[in-house]
Amino acid sequence: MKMTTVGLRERKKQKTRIALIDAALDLFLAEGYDITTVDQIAAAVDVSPRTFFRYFASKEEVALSPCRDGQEIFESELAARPGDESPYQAVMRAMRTTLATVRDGDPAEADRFVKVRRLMKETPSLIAGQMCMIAQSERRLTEEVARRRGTDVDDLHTQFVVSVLTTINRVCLEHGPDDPAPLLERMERTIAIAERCLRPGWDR
Amino acid sequence: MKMTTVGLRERKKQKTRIALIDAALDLFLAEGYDITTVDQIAAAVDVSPRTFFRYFASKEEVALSPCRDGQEIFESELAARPGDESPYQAVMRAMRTTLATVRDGDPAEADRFVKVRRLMKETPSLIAGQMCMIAQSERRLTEEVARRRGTDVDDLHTQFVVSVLTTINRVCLEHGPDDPAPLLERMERTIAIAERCLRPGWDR
DNA sequence: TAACTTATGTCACCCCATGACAAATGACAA
DNA sequence: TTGTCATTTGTCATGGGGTGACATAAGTTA
Repeated sequence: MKMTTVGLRERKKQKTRIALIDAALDLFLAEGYDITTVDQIAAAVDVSPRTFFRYFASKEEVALSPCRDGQEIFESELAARPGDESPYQAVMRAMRTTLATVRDGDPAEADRFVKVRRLMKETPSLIAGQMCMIAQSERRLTEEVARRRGTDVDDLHTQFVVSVLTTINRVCLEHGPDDPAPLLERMERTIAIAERCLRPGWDR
Repeated sequence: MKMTTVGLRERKKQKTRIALIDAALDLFLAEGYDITTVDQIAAAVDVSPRTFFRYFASKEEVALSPCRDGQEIFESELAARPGDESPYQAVMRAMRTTLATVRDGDPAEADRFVKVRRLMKETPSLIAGQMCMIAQSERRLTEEVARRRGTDVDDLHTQFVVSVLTTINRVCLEHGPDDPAPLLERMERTIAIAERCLRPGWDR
């Protein structure tokens, strides 16, 4: 008869993980991403540098980890959208609920989200990693869209649709405000523009 | 009364630069990008490792340098487009002439172009850098498009247009063939799809 | 040829990242 | 509680990427 299932061990791991992320984010924002060393981050959490790399594969990963979380939320939201929605509808609605989730969920989590956005704006060296994440997510999105459109992932039109969808999200996120609420507003405005530019049924 | 202007010094520099690029590309393709070390590249050209970093800021930069060249061609082609063309027209035509330039220009240069494309397809660690380049170019493209549309660079519609234009190019280049000629064909097919999806005047 | 400028090599150094091994710590059953 | 086991952690050693400093070699110019 297992209760919470999570033992002390697992809880400790989660705690150091969060501690590493928070320490890293604060150091990055205070001192600058490039200058801050992994040793400093580890020291701030009172952990050996080697341990840091057992939690995160790279310095970049710890910085972008809240991003990754948001992306996972988005992807599960997208998978939960009914199958009769068009790719465009499904993606936009999933995006809306994702931002709303961040806005209304754990404040600490939302705080990290905002911090990462602030950090990325002032750190060109992180753009590469961010773009890489987007590219990966785009590959997964392609499968989802191909399913909804009933084509192969190699279909040129499907690839175009995916790229445009990613683009809409990117226009929002890239230069938008940091806080979830105004970000959601920008999202609506971007969607309005997209719908003025695209022919009805373009994504079918 | 200056003649060729380029002295022995400058010629030598160009030669080692090219030699480094070619040696790097061949090593990367033969052994793999991640495994190949800068020391190996430098040794292949009979140059000190320190000198390598005087030519290229990073191992990534030497790999992507032909890409960068192509992008510069594109940007000068774009700047040369008449001002009365819409952003979409200007970008697509600049893209066409760029690919044609690569196809019809120096075979050695085209060869490097093809090699880089082959390399990128099998090297995930290079995607980040490539995406970063695209992001940078997108920022410059934004200024050009803002000029043509007569808006500020912060204009949301302008940002949307830029993203869609970048997207069209990316759909082409990302999963397309390596050789310039078939790539040009894929470009035309992508353009056709884009025009079926977008409302006339969407980029104005 | 001499003086100057610039590229190169050598050296030292820091940071990121990883494998190996031993020590510490939580999990679990007797 | 105690002993055993599994997992996490720290320490150590190693290698590659990347940079500053300085002396030397090589091209440039008078």
